[in-house]
Amino acid sequence: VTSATKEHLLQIGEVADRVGLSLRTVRYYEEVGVLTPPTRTSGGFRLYGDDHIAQLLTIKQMKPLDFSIEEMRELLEARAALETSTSARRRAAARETLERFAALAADRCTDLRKRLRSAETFAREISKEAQAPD
Amino acid sequence: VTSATKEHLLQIGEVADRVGLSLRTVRYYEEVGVLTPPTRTSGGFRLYGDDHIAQLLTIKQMKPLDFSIEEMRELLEARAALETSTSARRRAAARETLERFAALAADRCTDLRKRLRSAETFAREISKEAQAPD
DNA sequence: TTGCTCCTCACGTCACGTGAGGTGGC
DNA sequence: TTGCTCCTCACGTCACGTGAGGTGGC
Repeated sequence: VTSATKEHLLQIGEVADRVGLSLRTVRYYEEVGVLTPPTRTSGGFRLYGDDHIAQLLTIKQMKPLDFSIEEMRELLEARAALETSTSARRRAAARETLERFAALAADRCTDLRKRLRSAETFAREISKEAQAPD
Repeated sequence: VTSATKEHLLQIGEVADRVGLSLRTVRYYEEVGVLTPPTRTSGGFRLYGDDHIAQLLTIKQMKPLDFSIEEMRELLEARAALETSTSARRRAAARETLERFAALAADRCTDLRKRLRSAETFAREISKEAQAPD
């Protein structure tokens, strides 16, 4: 899928370290189809390239927004389509998907802000309660 | 455990409605011991009082902070001890627990702020990408 | 050959969701 | 008696964690 230019390939341990995920998590993302399968050594060791790292970083960015695996897959697919597809129709569709996700992300931000306010209130309440004389 | 003054008791459906949780979730909280078991009708229907509602509201407040069930149980226990126990030692211990949770809650707030910033960045990036001409 | 890294099952976990099949109570 | 609400299993789900037992590659 990628260019044949020799890029330095990484084993799963290096990759996991670099993006801050567990080995299991990296394998899981491949298993559910959100991370494109890496090449393998003849012995079966996974070898990842720069595009895999990029995918994983995107996934990691989406996690704090509570996006599901299915949603991550959709976004990564749209992004890949924008990078590689030459069909105008496909590119337009991909753009639309990205727009949809931008809106969704904005909604999640609103949710997070609400959560934060509620959390701050809770923290204050508990602190007061601990210090109340009674 | 509570006073014998006649309080208007509620069935689980009313309770779930009022606090915004599912029936299953309310039963689950009882099952894992974070919600004190309600009284029952002779036919087995659960009847909840005001203290149950208060507990559930506290639980609901803790959820956006990603507290585990175990942590919720601990905080509710400390809070109950502060309300009912007359032992000075127990009250002091309960206060300490609450202090600990106040600090924990503050940490979670910091995490949420970080998440929010990361989320905002992501939303901006996606929006830009969708509009980029290329 | 010794380590260290990797491999694939496969079962466990947390916080519930979702029926199935059956009863209570106004 | 009819509905509507409730009951208890019990299996499913999502995103992984956690061994078990076995091999690759410098």
